Amino acid sequence: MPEGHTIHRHARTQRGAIGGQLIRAASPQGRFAHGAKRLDGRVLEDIDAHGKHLFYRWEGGDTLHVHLGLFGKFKLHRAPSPPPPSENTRLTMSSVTATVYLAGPTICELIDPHQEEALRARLGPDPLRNGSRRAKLAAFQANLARRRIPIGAALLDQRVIAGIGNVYRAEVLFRTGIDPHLPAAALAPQAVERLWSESSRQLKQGEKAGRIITVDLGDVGARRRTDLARGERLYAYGRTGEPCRRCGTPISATEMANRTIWWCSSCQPAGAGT
DNA sequence: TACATATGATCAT
DNA sequence: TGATCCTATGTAA
Repeated sequence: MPEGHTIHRHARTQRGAIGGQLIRAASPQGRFAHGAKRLDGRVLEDIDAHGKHLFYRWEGGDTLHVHLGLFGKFKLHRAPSPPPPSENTRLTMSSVTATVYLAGPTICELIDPHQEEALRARLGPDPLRNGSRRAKLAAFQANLARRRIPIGAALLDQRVIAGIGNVYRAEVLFRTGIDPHLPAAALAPQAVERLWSESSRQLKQGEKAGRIITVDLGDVGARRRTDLARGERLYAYGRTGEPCRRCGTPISATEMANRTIWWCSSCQPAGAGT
């Protein structure tokens, strides 16, 4: 389930588990044997996340760049001695007290600071990164103003805003009442600000909770989050034809930027957001 | 056993 | 726009 909130959470927990320590690295599966050999026995100085990208900084200057893609997974094992790694583990990183397993990533590579900078330059502002809200909002706004694509497509473009995926794009548009089809450049400044604030709030909440829950409890008749049944956590994503939790209108679905997007045609009527 | 699908992204055309 | 890569899981055959 890798949208930005998951990646930042991995960065945080892994930093606590193996950050600052001497690491034994290996590639049981073999596809990263060369890189693992290069990192083995070195100190992992820090782990940093930007959008859906992870950067592991090693003593001596190398950076390990990881992107989970759709299928990549981490496992964290907190124990002095790691269990035997499974065949499809691309990379293991073990400190004295914990082991991080990585399987199925789209990207697992060593890069130098120059490459990292180039990569970073292509990413839009990330609501989960430190920095001035004003500056990030301004960047988001400028990025949107340049696009001719619908806002629903722009939110998936990591150069516009980093960290939003297919679940959050549907959910933040629902929560801000914006029509996904609206051209990105046509959004009113207040709509852009609402969108940024909402993205920021939802991503932070997701990072903390470790999962995506965007519904207000009142809309699903729950008192506590722990009361939520599966399938009650979201307003729009994956709910084709089901009644909107706010107004009862059947949720619509269409293709946008090669993925399905869902929205409520009453809560997000055509043109809403201008 | 095969196929469809999934919270991602890039590259070729 | 379509093909491709990454992997696991659920459903159909």
